[in-house]
Amino acid sequence: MNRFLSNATNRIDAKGRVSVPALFRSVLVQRGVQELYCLQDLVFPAISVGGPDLLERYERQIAAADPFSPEANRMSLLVHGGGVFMRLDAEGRLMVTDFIRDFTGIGTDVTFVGRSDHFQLWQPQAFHEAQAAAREGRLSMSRPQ
Amino acid sequence: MNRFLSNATNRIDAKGRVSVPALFRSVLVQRGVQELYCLQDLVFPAISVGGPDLLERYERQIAAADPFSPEANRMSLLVHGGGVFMRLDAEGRLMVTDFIRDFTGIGTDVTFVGRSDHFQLWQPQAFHEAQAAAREGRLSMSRPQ
DNA sequence: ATGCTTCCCATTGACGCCCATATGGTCCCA
DNA sequence: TGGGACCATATGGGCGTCAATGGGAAGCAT
Repeated sequence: MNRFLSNATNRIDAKGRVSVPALFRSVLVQRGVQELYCLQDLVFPAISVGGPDLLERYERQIAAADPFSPEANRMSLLVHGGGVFMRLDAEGRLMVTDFIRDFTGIGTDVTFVGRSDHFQLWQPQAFHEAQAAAREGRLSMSRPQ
Repeated sequence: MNRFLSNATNRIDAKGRVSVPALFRSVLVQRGVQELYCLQDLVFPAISVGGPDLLERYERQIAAADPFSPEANRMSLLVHGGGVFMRLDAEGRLMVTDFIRDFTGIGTDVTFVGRSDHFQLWQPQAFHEAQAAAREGRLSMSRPQ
C-alpha cells in the first residue's frame, strides 16, 4: 500500500502527543517523507498533513499569479503563514499544537483520515458527521474529490 | 527547512524587545542574512522583514512600473520612505519601534508570520482576522492539482 | 545627569530524546 | 484447534537541553 487509506483514532497523551497510525507511517517511509507539512483544509475543519510536495502544489498556485498582487499576497498568507512543518518523534508521534486544536476542535482524541496522497487530522465526532453527511449527498457545495 | 513557514506569537518585554522565533532565526543564518530590512506590507497592516534581497525585489517591481505612474510613486513612498534597517541582539531579539507599532497596532504581543522568502510582524488578532477573511474569500483560490 | 540602547547573565518552562509498559494481534506448535 | 510465546503498536513518563523571557549593569547621546 503506497497511499493513505482508511482512518484510525488515537488518544492524545498528557504531553499533547499522539501516535500516527503505523500504516500511515509506513507510507511516509515509502515516499521518503521526513518533514511533514501541515495545512488547514480549505473546506473542512481538518488539518491536512503531507510531504513537501503538498506545499509545493499550493506554491505553484501562488506562483501562477502576479507576485505583487493582493491575490498572491492573500494566498501566501494562508499557505505560508498558516502552514506548519512538523517532525515525528522516534516513536512516530506528533505534537498536537494549539494551532491544530483551535482549527479542528480536537480535544482528547484525533482521527487520522487517509486522503490518498496525504492524510488529515480530525476531531473524531466532526469526522463522523462529515462522513455521514457525505454519504447522504448533502455536500453539494463541497469541492470535488 | 530553508523557508519562512508557519506562525508564532511572542511577548514584548518591558524594554520593547521581542524574540524572533528560533526557526526563523535559523533560516536567516542559512541565508547569511545579518541586516534586516523592514517595510510596510502593501495590502495588510503588517511589517515585512527580510534580507537586502527583499528591498531589491520591491525596487525591481517599482522599476518595472511606469516611473511616473501613481502606483510607482506610491510604492516608492512606502519602500524607500517607510523602510528601516534593523539588527537582532545577541539573543535573537528585535526592538519593536513606534514605527512598527503605529502601522500594525501591535501592543503587548507580536505574531511572526512566515511568507516563504521573508516573514512579517502582525498584531495577533489582526492576523487571525486576516487569515479568516482570506479563507472565506477562497473562491478565487481553487484547490490545486 | 537622564533617558535609551547594548551587552551579559539568570530563570523557567516547553520540547526533544530516550526508555519502560501495556495491549492487542499473529504465528507456531502441541 | 486451542493455548501460549512472540511481536508490533500504542501509550506513559523521566530527564536534559534549548528557546523565550526577565532584569541588571555598562556604554552612548541628548
